[in-house]
Amino acid sequence: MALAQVKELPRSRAATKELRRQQLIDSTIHSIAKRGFADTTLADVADGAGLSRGIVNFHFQSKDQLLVETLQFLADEYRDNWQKALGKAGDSAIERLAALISADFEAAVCNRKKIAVWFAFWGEAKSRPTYLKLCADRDLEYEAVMRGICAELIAEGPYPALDMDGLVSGISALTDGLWLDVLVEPKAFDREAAKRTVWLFLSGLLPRHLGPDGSIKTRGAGS
Amino acid sequence: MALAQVKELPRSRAATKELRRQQLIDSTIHSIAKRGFADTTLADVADGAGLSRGIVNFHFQSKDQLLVETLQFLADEYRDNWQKALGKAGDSAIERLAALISADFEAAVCNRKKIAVWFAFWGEAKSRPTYLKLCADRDLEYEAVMRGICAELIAEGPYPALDMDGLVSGISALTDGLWLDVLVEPKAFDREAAKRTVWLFLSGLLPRHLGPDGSIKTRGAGS
Amino acid sequence: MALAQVKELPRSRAATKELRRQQLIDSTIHSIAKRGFADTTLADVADGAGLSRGIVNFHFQSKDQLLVETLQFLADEYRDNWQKALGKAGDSAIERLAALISADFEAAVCNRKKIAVWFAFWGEAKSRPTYLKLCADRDLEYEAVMRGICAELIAEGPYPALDMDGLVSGISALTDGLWLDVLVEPKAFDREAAKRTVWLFLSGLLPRHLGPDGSIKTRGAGS
Amino acid sequence: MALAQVKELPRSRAATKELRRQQLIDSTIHSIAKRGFADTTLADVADGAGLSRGIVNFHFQSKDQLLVETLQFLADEYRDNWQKALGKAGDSAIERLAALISADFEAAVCNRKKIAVWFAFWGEAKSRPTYLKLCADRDLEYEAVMRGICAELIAEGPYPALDMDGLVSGISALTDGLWLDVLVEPKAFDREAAKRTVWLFLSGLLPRHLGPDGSIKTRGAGS
DNA sequence: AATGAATGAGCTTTCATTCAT
DNA sequence: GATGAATGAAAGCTCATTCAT
Repeated sequence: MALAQVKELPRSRAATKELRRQQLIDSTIHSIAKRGFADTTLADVADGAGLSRGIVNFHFQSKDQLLVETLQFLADEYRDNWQKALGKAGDSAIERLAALISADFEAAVCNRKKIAVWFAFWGEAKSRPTYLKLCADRDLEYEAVMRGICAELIAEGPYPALDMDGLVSGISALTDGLWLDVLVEPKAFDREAAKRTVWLFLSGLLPRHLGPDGSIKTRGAGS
Repeated sequence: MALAQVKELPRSRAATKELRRQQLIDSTIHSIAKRGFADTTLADVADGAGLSRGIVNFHFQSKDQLLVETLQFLADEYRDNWQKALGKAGDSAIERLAALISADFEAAVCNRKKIAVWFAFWGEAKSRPTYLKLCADRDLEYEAVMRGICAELIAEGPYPALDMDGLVSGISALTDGLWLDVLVEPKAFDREAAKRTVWLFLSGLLPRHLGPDGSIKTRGAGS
Repeated sequence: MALAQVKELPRSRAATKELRRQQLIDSTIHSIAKRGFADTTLADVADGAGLSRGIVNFHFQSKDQLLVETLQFLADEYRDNWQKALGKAGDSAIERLAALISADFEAAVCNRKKIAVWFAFWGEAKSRPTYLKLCADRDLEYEAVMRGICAELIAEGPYPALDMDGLVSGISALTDGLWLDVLVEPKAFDREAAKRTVWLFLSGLLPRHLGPDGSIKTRGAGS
Repeated sequence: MALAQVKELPRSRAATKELRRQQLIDSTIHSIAKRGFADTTLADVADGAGLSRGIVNFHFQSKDQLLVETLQFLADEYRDNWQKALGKAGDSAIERLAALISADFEAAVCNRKKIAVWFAFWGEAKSRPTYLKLCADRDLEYEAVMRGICAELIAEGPYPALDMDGLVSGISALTDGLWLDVLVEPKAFDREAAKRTVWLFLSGLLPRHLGPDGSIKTRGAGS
């Protein structure tokens, strides 16, 4: 009831405009996940949002612009998710790593709908420079933070022989690759098993920080 | 002149037909890589093959059918590639693993054009059951072989604590995830570095078979 | 300050309304000249007037109505222009003729912007009876006056063989035809040369009133 | 019956293509005359030609292109008409002038439908450089020929005081201006009267060649 | 077997018009 | 009075598909 009331509350024009844009972006994500990128029409998006046909061009000028802003929204949401997880994490490098990896498999970003849309954009990326840029930026920011964490871990270990670049790109690859399973084998996919797989591979490389079961070793215990 | 004659040689109808179909599939892959899945039209495909407009419907009945057969071709080519590598590999499990992983990064299958097309199909997969089935089958066959190899490795190690499912899905995820880099960061991508990354992660889990530098340990040494 | 005050002065509702309507008609003329009739949208008109989108329908009910009133304004302005010229002219027929012809080439009505709009309406006239009526009325009124003047000139000459209808329609045709040059060859067009051309053609028909150089012969000289 | 048979005759593909293009241009002229430039849609054009909706984009790529080629056709037809008339005319300058002027009022080019289309294009000319160019070129070619004729007439007269530029631009203006009457006052317009009007104005300037009734004076008679 | 003109459904986009604020 | 978000009809255009040649 309170919710319904909010809906009826008079809002400022600016607020309404932003609301409409978000409605349309949500509807776009929904449609791409349901129908695919190639089969998503503006009519689908408008219908999905319960609005009229001309609405998208009114708020986004063109279909292209809507798609770009949808990808931007997705990238922002992804970044916000891991940044928030990082904010809540403990100070140690291994705890921050755990937070980052865990964030990638949270239901908010790691669900079949969202991942279907990510792959849709990756699929179009090569032929659309704008998408490519947005996707590359997403990765860059993530990997910069990951690189800092890995540098700390290597120093702490110490793991003098461990190649940091390989470590960083391998972690990213593992999560991205496991995301594909959400898409292709949705029934078999298990969020916890996926996280365990990442920990398994990391435990071999960071034995001073992780047990083979993914357990985090407290610092002093190593001596 | 001999060449020209070959061109003019009357071939069997079936052979010509198969030739045309392959021409069109090649042109489809080329176009998807260049223009993206959504922007690939039958006119593009026909033009790319230097053939007339109506040709695709003539040989494949519909655009959908062309796309399905293109994906099928890609999956066959991928399978043939790793199977051939397996055939040439030594008998030991670790050598067969090395062959499989190496195959995934061979230029024949791991190049920006082909990978762009794979992602294009993955992007559409969720909304098209036929694509999903083909993609899932590709993975199933690969992972069945991989599972056999990993079982051997675990027994050989022995690595009694090593989770085989995690190992198998992690290996697949690593290669798929590294493929994304070919698409998104083509300049930074380095085939050899990618392979080393996989070996790095495996060396932590299979210390009896692999050195941290990716070197394969000979069997006798273990005793 | 006085000016600013005038701007801020509360005017009567009717005055404001009339002001807005004129602003919109001016903007319409401006847009038709710039973009053409077919490409002039109400958004263009509103933007050009610095007003909001819905404003035209508010003041004119429909786009059609705005266009009709714009044409009406143009016709009124044209008529006012030659009538004012006539008012200032001497009493003799030849002086009134000179005033009329001169009026047609005054900068107020004979400039590329206004003429572009006239031709735009003439171009649509056949298919829109309302425009046709307004255009025909403009000509009728002008030609009625012209007919009176020509009758006097023929009597004065006297030029018993001169066909009055041909004379009148020829004069109109000459000015309209020369207007087309403003549109099509704006660089070559020369207001004074155009007027001389009209006089040149008239001098052949009205030798008792005009020298071949366009000079007006005083009355007494004829006797 | 013979006609029907012709229709059924197998023609070459190239011929069919040209036929279709002409059909569509004819239908475009018809529609602009009937509905006006602004209200002519591709659906109207296709329907008018009894063909399907997509046909115009197939043969002309875009609506713009169709309109440009329609104007081009009109300009070509106009030029062909006066050139053919010139070809049939006698050798003397006055006969060639008579042929040119007569051509401008022939039913083939001087009818309400065609003239409505000319004015439609003139109306859009200012805002579309391509139209402007085509219209200017039409005039240029015509006036170049007219200039040659007038030079001869002036020399023959001789009319040493006669301004050739004024004469040429005046003749063009007279015919263009009289065309407007076809549009605005179709009932009152009389092809013969219009021609007489041009002759009337010319007779005053070329007394050695023309009688006031438009009669051409034979050469010898001048002496 | 192959061509390419033709079709027509469906797309994105534009825009006159409406109306709550 | 005036605004501008929203509507929805209609436009131009694309393109898979058909089919006579």
